[in-house]
Amino acid sequence: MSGFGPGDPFLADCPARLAVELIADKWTVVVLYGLSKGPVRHGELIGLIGGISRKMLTQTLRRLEAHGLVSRHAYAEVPPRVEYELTPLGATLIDPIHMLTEWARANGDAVLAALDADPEPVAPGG
Amino acid sequence: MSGFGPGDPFLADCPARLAVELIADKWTVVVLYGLSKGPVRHGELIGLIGGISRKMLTQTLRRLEAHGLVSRHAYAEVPPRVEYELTPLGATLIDPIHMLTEWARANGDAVLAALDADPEPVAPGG
DNA sequence: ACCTGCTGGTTCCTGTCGGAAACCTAGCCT
DNA sequence: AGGCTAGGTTTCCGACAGGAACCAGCAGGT
Repeated sequence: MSGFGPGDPFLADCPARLAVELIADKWTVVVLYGLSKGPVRHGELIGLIGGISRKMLTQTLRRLEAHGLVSRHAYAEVPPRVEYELTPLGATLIDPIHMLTEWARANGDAVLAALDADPEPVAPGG
Repeated sequence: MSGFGPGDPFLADCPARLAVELIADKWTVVVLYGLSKGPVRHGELIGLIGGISRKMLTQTLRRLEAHGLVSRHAYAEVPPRVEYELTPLGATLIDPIHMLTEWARANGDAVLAALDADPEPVAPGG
């Protein structure tokens, strides 16, 4: 009940920890999920995801691209068209993300209820 | 291939999106994982998790507590002892998180390799 | 009696990041 | 010629994360 192995996501020098930090981002999970059903255009994602700015979407997509999870296809048309698609590596993340979203769907109300019952301020140093 | 239902984690007003944003935090997943094997003390988590500050740990735990995922037990001893434990609701998150960490363990090297092959700068608006 | 230390938590200060909106490119349509 | 479209970048600013110091409360050493 007390041992964590060397592959556990602790002690920042293990690869698992890096990958956890990869997806532990405000928008990454949602963007990845948005790409889970096939190639999507930049503007489509903007409309699909509520509240993300173009800057953050571009930044998130670039990071995912650099990490090999997303591929970018720019067509030399006018007006410009750019499609983003999951790579095979990125597609392997869909299952975990689906579990997450399924959990969210199943337990979102319980979380909301707990928040409602416990409306204490959160930030200590703010 | 193009339809997202009303329960999908988009359009910020759905509960799934809120829950996704709950765990889409730099430390939340790691802290939750650290609690997955039973009650843990504050100081233990500090040592276990590399790089987290006391402030962020406290803040993360408070937020998880407010959301009903973690319970806090303070013992009136000297020196003080405080243990954190997953609630039943919080325990339901362990499975998705384990899938995430398993993915990380399996694909961390591939991500690192992609980063190495694609060392372009990421931040567009610095 | 005084000082130190253990442990959890909080406050101050600062650097960085996220978000909104404006600007840019480049070709078609009016 | 000027506006529209669509992706992307830049600027500016507020909020937040992080580090380190400080606080509380009592036990134990000297």
